[in-house]
Amino acid sequence: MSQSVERALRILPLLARGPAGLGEVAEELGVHKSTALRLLRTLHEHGFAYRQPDGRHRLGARLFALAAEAVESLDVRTVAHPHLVELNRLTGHTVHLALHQDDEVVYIDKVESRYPVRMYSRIGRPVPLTVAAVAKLLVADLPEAERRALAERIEYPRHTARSTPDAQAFLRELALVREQGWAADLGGHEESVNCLGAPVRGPDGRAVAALSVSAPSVVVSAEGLLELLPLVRRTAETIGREYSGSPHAPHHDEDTP
Amino acid sequence: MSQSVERALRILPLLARGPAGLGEVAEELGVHKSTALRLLRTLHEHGFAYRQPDGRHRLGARLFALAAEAVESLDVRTVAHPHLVELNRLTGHTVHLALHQDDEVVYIDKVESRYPVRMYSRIGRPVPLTVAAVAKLLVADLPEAERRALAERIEYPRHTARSTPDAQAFLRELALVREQGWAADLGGHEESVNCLGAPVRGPDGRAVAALSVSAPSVVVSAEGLLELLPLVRRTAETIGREYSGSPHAPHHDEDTP
DNA sequence: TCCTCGCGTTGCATGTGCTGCAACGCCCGT
DNA sequence: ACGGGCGTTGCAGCACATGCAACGCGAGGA
Repeated sequence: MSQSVERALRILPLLARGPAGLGEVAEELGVHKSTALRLLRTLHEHGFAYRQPDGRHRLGARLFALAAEAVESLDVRTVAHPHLVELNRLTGHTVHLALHQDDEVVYIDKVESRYPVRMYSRIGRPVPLTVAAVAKLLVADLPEAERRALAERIEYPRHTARSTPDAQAFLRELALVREQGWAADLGGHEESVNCLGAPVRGPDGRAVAALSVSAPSVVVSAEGLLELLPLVRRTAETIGREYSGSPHAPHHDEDTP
Repeated sequence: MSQSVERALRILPLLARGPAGLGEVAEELGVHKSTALRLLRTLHEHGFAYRQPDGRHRLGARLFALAAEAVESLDVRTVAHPHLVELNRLTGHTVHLALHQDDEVVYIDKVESRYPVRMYSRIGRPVPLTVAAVAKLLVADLPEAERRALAERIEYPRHTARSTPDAQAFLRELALVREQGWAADLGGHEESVNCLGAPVRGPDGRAVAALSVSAPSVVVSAEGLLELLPLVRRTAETIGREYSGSPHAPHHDEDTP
């Protein structure tokens, strides 16, 4: 829609991969160096890019700050976090919290067993829609029409032999998930990893988020993991209740103070 | 430099504060609604903004993903993290890792005592240059000229009675920090919080990062905290050594695969 | 039920601001 | 000393972003 903005935005993922010189950027964008320079300068002025001592460009701190601020303002996360930690403490497994945006499902929080803070690693990355437990939960909760449309639109990569193969199977799976109120991913994403998830419901009964526990099958069998179901569901419900009857500050979106 | 890009970038922090409607965005930017619409669309196409079911706009997942990717590619962080966790385990205090960018010093990692993952809260936010231990360390390491220029350029907010008051005092403090090879912030940022930091040095001896432990004075006295100095310095040195003699993959910046 | 208001959306003419070019300065390697 | 690579600047032309005005739509009120 907007050429220059488009180009500027294309620079960001490029820099995310590692520092890059002006020439590289220009070539990658297919524009003249001077153009790239001006775009980078604009990014720079706003703190989205940063010029290393050696002259190469990196992503700037502003981006981290923004991402952090945005993630915080997703208030489900705030409410949920302590419960995720508790769930992690009780089970010892990795715990995820995910959200639905556009055609994507994204992790917005993660508590890992051994190194708790490694969470950054995946946060923000889209999760495979067709296999992940949290994704199935969130998609299953969409209105019929949207769900169908989405199912037709997306692709069905075969991560493993157990991955959902096509739209039809996916819709069947979603129906099941809807009915039972929880979801599992038994080796559908990575052969030897099982997940178990439950939806976090808002005041109107719609799923605002979903959480899951994941464990490699060498640690717990699928059956063993399923024993956690009551705990997982209870946790999700608790979060939902707390989120709905929020006696906290709702947002912070006053306009004119 | 580039008007439309500039406007687009101004939208992002705006959305970070919470969801906003088209009108709001347009007014805030001082542009016509249609203009704002097109900018938002461009942001949307690239996943930087996202349209909520209710029509209001939020920051999109792409931003989180980028920030995560970028933070990961800061390889000091990767090397340092386990050591930060260990330092946290040994001391029980909050541990920070910070980096210098432009005129800012930014936290890029944080391990908090009780809820390890609350780290997100501050990561990316610029730290007060004149008081924080990590900031003093990083600035102290700059070449003389730059250090002076910086000292003249920045402001000296009085967070507490102990905050560094002016450029002169700051430069004195920096000289001290340079000489002793470590830095402290005794109530300079928040009255009752003390910090103790040490520089992480790269292969060329220059500080590539700095780490610090922070503790409220009600938990440990300033003297008590200073007893941790050997441990803190040793940790910083270990990280520096590991970072310098990196037998790891250096970056991942191949261009044409 | 109909009217009205607010909000997001679209097509179009205008001129602004972005673009690419070419030339320059600078640093580094040979 | 010289050449090549890289970032930078001024400039002229025109693409492209902009603002305007008109439309569609849904919500709320009479």
